[in-house]
Amino acid sequence: MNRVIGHIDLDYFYAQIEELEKPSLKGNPVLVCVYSGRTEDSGVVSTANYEARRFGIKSGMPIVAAKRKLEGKGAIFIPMDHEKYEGVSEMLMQLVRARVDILEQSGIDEAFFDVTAMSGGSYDAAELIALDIKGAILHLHGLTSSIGIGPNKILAKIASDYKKPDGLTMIRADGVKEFLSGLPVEKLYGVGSKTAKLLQEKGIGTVDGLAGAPIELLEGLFGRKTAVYLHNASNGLDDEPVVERGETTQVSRITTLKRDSRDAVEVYGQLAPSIESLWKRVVEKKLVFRSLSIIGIDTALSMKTKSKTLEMATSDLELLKRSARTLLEELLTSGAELRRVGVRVSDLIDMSKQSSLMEYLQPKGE
DNA sequence: CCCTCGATCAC
DNA sequence: CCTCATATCGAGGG
Repeated sequence: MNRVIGHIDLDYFYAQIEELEKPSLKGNPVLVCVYSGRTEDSGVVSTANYEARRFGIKSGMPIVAAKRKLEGKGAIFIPMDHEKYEGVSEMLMQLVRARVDILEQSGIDEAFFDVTAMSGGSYDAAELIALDIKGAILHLHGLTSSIGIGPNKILAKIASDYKKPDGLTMIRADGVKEFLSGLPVEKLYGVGSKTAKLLQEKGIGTVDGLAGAPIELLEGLFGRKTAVYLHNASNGLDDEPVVERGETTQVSRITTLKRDSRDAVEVYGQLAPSIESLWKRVVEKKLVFRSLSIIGIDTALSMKTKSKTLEMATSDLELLKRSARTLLEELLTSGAELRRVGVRVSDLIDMSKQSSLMEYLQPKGE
């Protein structure tokens, strides 16, 4: 049977939650911000409501730049409260999960879903399911969302972005060609600014152009896998299944230094709380890790990493601290002056799911 | 096959 | 003036 796939996106999620909690905010520009703590207003805008977007506010914009644009407009700046949004997200995802065949959460505020079985392959039936989901989110929780429905994940994702906020866009099998024609390549999931620039240099700016490009050309630019992906995607083809997300495979924390530094003592001092926070998360989720990395972002904003894999998986805090310290020193020997520093653990094993000690000791011994 | 590292994407 | 976190790919060395 032909698949019927959806993508749901909660509208201006963080800012909408703040409006819900405090209705007096509505009608004003509302900006949820990540404050880096380096100076009073250093940091960026995470999410802005549509009143703010009307004045040209975008995600990722420096807070100071946003303030300049919004002077005298009654704008409200709110620091991000990730735990609060996480809680709301969990409730909403459960609501959606109960109304679809398979749900694949792909971010705090978005998810793919498969309704092939439930709709019997009918787009009309799928449209009713989408309306029900939107209605439930609105009437039970007071939030608007946008949904796209199409024959695969790529088209569903483009569709959900097509009309926002509070949109519902259907791309039926016979409408795929028309929908894709003329779209800029950046609209395709997986095509960001770097990829778009490389394509542009080859004279490819639209999905149609990409669809007609020789696959060898793409392979030379991006490698085999990405080339095949881009070729298929631009032709409206995508077989990626919707799958419920498994366990997380890495945990990281990153922070901005009070001032740029290349001094190991100073940098480690400011990294330590991130290490503690990451460790808490790892223990809370009953995980052990086998690899760890130090992440540095230098004053030119380019990223450097150092990592190592341990003999045995562990969740030992002292070992984590010692190893992080060593990796940090290695990273700093390059002489780079850092602006931000972070830590990451990966190769995670979920200890709560290990049925026996032997399974943990011999994870490859199937 | 394993490990490390950088690049890219997108949240 | 430039946050934070996760996942994936590919190259290169062993």
